[in-house]
This record gives sequence, structure tokens and C-alpha cells, in this order.
Amino acid sequence: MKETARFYRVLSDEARLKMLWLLFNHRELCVCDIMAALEITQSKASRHLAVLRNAGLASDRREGLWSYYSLRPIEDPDIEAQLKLLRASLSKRSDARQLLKKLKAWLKAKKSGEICLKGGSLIRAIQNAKSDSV
Amino acid sequence: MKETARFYRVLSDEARLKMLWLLFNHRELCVCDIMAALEITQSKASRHLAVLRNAGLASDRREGLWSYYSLRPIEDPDIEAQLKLLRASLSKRSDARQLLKKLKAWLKAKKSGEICLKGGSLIRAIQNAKSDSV
DNA sequence: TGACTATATTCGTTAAACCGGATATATGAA
DNA sequence: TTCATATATCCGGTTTAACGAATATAGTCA
Repeated sequence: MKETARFYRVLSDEARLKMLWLLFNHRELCVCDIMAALEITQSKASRHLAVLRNAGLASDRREGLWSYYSLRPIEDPDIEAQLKLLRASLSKRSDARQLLKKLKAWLKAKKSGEICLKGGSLIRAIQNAKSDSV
Repeated sequence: MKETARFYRVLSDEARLKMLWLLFNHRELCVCDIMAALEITQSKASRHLAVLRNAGLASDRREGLWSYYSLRPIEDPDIEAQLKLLRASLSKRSDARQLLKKLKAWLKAKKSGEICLKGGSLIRAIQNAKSDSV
């Protein structure tokens, strides 16, 4: 039953729940997308994504400088059912929907080049997006 | 979403999972029953039961010196579904079934008076039951 | 090559969780 | 009243988790 407790431990952090939620709704996201949506530091994003990966819930794919994370197909049907329930439960929360909106806005800005990635680091761009939302 | 994380945090401890599991299968248990089944100290049992109570998952009823704990009817259907799933998931685990057996043995011994409660504290009786199982 | 950058990891610190032993509380019995 | 007892809570100490800043790593591009 220790194993079961460990599974819930992974879900017991708000940042990780948010990441799962975003990945439920987007097939693949890079670290910077998650930083921007959650407004967290780079090390925090990377660390929590690693926890999800080590727990077998997420997998990453490297493409050049970028790491893309996605949900991993779950083998254990009980865990799969739990995650499904989690997703359904979060779907009803307005803060979860709000988070998705913020991500979409960021993705759009990134794609359209509204955010200038040349000559400025992504981190600075994320900082600016942050202050925009205030 | 902080609230959701807090819920999983409650489930992220093995002792608390075991307590929930026992309460899933017995309408009401006193603290000493849980101490005996889990082979834990009195303060640990009491503390974790308090966590379950504060989370709204359990309630207690005082009867003389004894505190009886039971599951509380869950208002939130999402949480209820999660707990149902947890129960079904644990039902498949042999260690969970083993734990139930240990509890039943303890309850039987307690009821039949095999364990002498007079002139000896319950805690001592639990200690003895512990060494019996080794 | 060398400058730049996205991500991973390390480092030192802070906060939270957990523990057993001791103590406090309240009930029951003599 | 006084003693015994089941449970709750307090007290230190230990472990675990989380954090931001700094550094390491590895890829890109001039």
C-alpha cells in the first residue's frame, strides 16, 4: 500500500496538478509553456515535471533545445481511472479553466511571434507575459 | 486547485490509507482496534485519525473512555467517486486483505475476552498481540 | 570556434510532515 | 476522593519536500 500512497503523494502538489491538467488538454507542451501558464520559475517547472516523469505519468521528448512533455499511456487501469476522475473533477473548476485560457493566450502569442524570442531570452518573455496579466 | 491537492495529501500517507481501508470494511472502529491492526503507537493512531477527521473524511463518537471512528457521508460526488475507486483498488491488494485479517483476529480476541483487559492496559494487550503475530 | 539559450541539476536554506515519549484530559471504578 | 485507563495533544528531534539562485549540460547559430 506504500506504492498507492506514493501515487497520491505525486498528486498532492498544486503545481503538479496544474501541469497534469494542462497536459490532459494539450497533447504536448514544452517547459517554457508550463512556466508561462503557471508563472513559476524554470527550476520549479523542470523539477516538478521530473517528478511526473519519474512517477511514470509523463514522458519527455527532446527536440533541439526544447523539451516537450506529454502524458504517458497508463498501464494500470486503476491509476488510469483515478486520473480520468481527476480530469473530470478539475474540468468543473473555474480556476482550472482560467489556467487553460492563460496557456492558450501564451501559445498564441508565442506562435504569432508577438513575443520576440530573438535577442531576448524566453525567460524575459515569460516575465513580460506575467506583468501583462496583472 | 489547492483544495484538490490538499485532498490528495491526506491520502498520501500509508497509515492513513490503511485506516481508510479498515473503515471501508468496518462501520465503526475504536482507536485501539486501529493501533492493533496497524501495529502503531497510540499517538500515531490518534494523530492520523485526527487528520482524517479534519479533512472531513471521518467522524468520531465518544462512548465512555473509547472513541469510535467511522467514515463520514461524503457530500462532494467527485470525492466520493475517488474514494470508491480507492477502495476498489485496494481490494485487489493482498497486503490490504492481510490487514483486514489481522483486524478481524484482534476483534475476535478482544470480544472473546481472550485478551485480558482487567489489571492490564490495552496497550500492553496490543503489544502482546503484536508479538503473537511474529 | 565562441556566444547564446532552453532545460536539467546542484546547492543551501526553509518549511512541512512525521515520529515516539511525555503529559493533559476526561471517564469509570473502587 | 483516589486510582486506573483510553484517547488527545504537546514537545523536541528527525526526515522529507519544496524553493530560488547558481551552475552544468547540450543544442543552435554566427
